[in-house]
Amino acid sequence: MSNLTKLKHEFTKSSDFLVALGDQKRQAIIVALLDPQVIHRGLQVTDLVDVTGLSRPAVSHHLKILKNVQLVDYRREGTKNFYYLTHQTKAIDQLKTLLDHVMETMICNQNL
Amino acid sequence: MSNLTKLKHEFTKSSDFLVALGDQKRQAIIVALLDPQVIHRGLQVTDLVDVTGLSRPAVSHHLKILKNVQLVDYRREGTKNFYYLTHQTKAIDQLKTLLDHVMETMICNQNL
DNA sequence: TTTCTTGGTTCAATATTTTAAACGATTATA
DNA sequence: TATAATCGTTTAAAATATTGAACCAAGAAA
Repeated sequence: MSNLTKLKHEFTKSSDFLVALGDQKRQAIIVALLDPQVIHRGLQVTDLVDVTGLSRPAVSHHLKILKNVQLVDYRREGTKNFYYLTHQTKAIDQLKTLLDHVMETMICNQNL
Repeated sequence: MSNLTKLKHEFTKSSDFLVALGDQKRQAIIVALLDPQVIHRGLQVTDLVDVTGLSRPAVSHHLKILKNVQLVDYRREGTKNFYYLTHQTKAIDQLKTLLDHVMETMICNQNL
């Protein structure tokens, strides 16, 4: 398989993740969850509603997208769902690899 | 300025770039331009129309988005516009920095 | 049990993005 | 000078994403 074909696959694999990260509302959710004060116990949906100023269904929707790319997960406590960032950095690593490959290809062929 | 505030700014700065990279049609354009055969002279809009199967206005639209995030630029030759990937890796570096900071924050606070 | 809190889902409305048709401008070619 | 090729833009349509209202379910509290 050619390098270019591999790159194409890497792009496709990172596509959902890129889209998930690009949205500013979701970025706000991620940043809220990155807070050292909350990074372990996570935040409830209602907390995120307060932080982001979005409606609950909107927050719920964005959380689902973030969960699909395995950036967040949640833990149930009674009626409350605590959302937290997964420590799984696979998607991030994948994206970093892609960026490295793109740069490599760009720079490798720069002076041919 | 707190780390979290910095992260928020980095997210915002990379937002357009993330969105630009997330779209599969634009990914196809980028991959086509990454081909060692064309990475120097670039490709005309009509070539990209053939490669992607999109209409010319659609290609033109996506090229504008890619140009806005300074991932591509073009060179005029007569009536032809040759689009090529800029060798400017600023946006990529910025995104990599952001990803590193996110991972750092995630992992640093992991065992508190 | 009844009531309240929490939060997911559905569905319709809204907003945004993407697309193509039509047009115009520029340059090359006949 | 015509004619053809290349490409950007505008505008309206189509597709997609986002949102909120309304509803339902599960668990906690009274």
